[in-house]
Amino acid sequence: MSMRAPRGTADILPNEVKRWQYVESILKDICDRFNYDEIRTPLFEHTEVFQRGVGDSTDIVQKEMYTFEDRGGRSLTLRPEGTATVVRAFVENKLYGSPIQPVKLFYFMQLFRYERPQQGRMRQLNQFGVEVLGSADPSVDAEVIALAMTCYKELGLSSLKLVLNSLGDKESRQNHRKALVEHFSPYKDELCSDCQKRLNQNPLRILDCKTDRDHPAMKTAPSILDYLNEYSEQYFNQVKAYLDMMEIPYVIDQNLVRGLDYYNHTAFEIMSEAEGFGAITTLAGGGRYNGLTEELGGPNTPGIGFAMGLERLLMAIDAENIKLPIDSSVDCFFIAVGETAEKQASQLVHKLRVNGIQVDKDYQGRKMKAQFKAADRLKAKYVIILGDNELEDDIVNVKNMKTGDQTEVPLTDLVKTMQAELLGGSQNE
RNA sequence: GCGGUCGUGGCGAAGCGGUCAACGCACCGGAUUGUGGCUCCGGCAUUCGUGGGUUCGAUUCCCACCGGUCGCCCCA
Repeated sequence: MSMRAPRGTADILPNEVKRWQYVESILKDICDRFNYDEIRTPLFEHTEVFQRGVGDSTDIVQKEMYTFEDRGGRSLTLRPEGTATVVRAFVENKLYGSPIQPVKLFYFMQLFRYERPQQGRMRQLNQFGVEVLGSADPSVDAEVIALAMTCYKELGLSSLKLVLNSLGDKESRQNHRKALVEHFSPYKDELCSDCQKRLNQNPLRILDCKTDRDHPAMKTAPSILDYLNEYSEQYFNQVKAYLDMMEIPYVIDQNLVRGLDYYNHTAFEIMSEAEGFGAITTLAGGGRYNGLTEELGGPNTPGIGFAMGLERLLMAIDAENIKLPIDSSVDCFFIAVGETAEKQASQLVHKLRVNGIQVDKDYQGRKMKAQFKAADRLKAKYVIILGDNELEDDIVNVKNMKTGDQTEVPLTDLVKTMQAELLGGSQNE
């Protein structure tokens, strides 16, 4: 096959789409209760938005962006990440001037990253995320985390781990950075090549390295938590206190460093602990990014958010064997036999449809038996039969597929009868 | 970007140099000329991922590429 979807992309077929729609409806409903409003931003941005917003030293910017030049010579990039585009929109549209503060936003986005695909990692991926701009109150941090956890909980997931850390403010980070460089410099030659680079660029990320995880210097490395200044420490304590009050369990991981440059203070990750989930266990990640608005040309506005991968969310639902309540049945299947009946069927089917009843029919002039099979396949609740016998008496036979009961219904009463049947049927179930 | 593994009909899966290919499921038709989920019979691969090569001959051997999958890096 030569015409294939590009590597790392996937078609989501109707059956699967039903699951997505269900999940999306739950997430939207939660956002509604938390009073977050949806924002939609362009699929691509000026490349600079991500270079400045996400950070030049990050893997995303260095090797994962789909960047292209348009016919006007502009460098554009398919968004690899949500926060930078949302913050750009926040600044550009001066939402910092909105009378309602903070600004609480959610989004569903398709993102693009040039990576080697594997399960739970696609080149085109879907994320649901949330951003709150305009408040530096620790209760907001806790609320955002609570929102994320609520999403998983209401979808029935339970094998989850919330990992929490604080990266501190600028001053704390600088002090910690200095300590890290001093600590690791003597061992530079023993560290992996990535970490040798990180030592200069972003020593914090050495802590997150899997290659050097067992190096003795790791254990004794200075923890950011020991370098938090008073404000940062208090802030972190308050976030934890709010989570405790909401009874949201978490574990502290001093080595949790998020991959993007813009994070400070609260950083968190939600992982799946379900058996057989695969190597990639991160379901969602987020944190605070005070200062990012300035980086993108706006006034200094505090912000915090998270994003969760929807592909991974669906995977986790499967891994925990959760059956989503998806109704794939059709209410009625109309069976017509004979030319006259088939012609009249189209008319009756349309009449039922415009009166709010879900109906499907055969389109291939098949025999009654085959039409019944089709009705079964569609899990039809009722079959409506119109043939020569019925035509003579101006009636139709309505068969309840579950009970097998069949009754004659005058054509003039069909809509009314079906409305009554279907209403009654749903009440019983 | 690196490494392992795999690529046969709509799906699952045999064949592993020599009649262009078992079997199962699904689907279509018939037995049963107006009633489904059972049974029986029949039908259903003119590119065996793509392109080269070896050979008298390749789905079967070799190479490259493409793709899936698992892992590494990193992340959602």
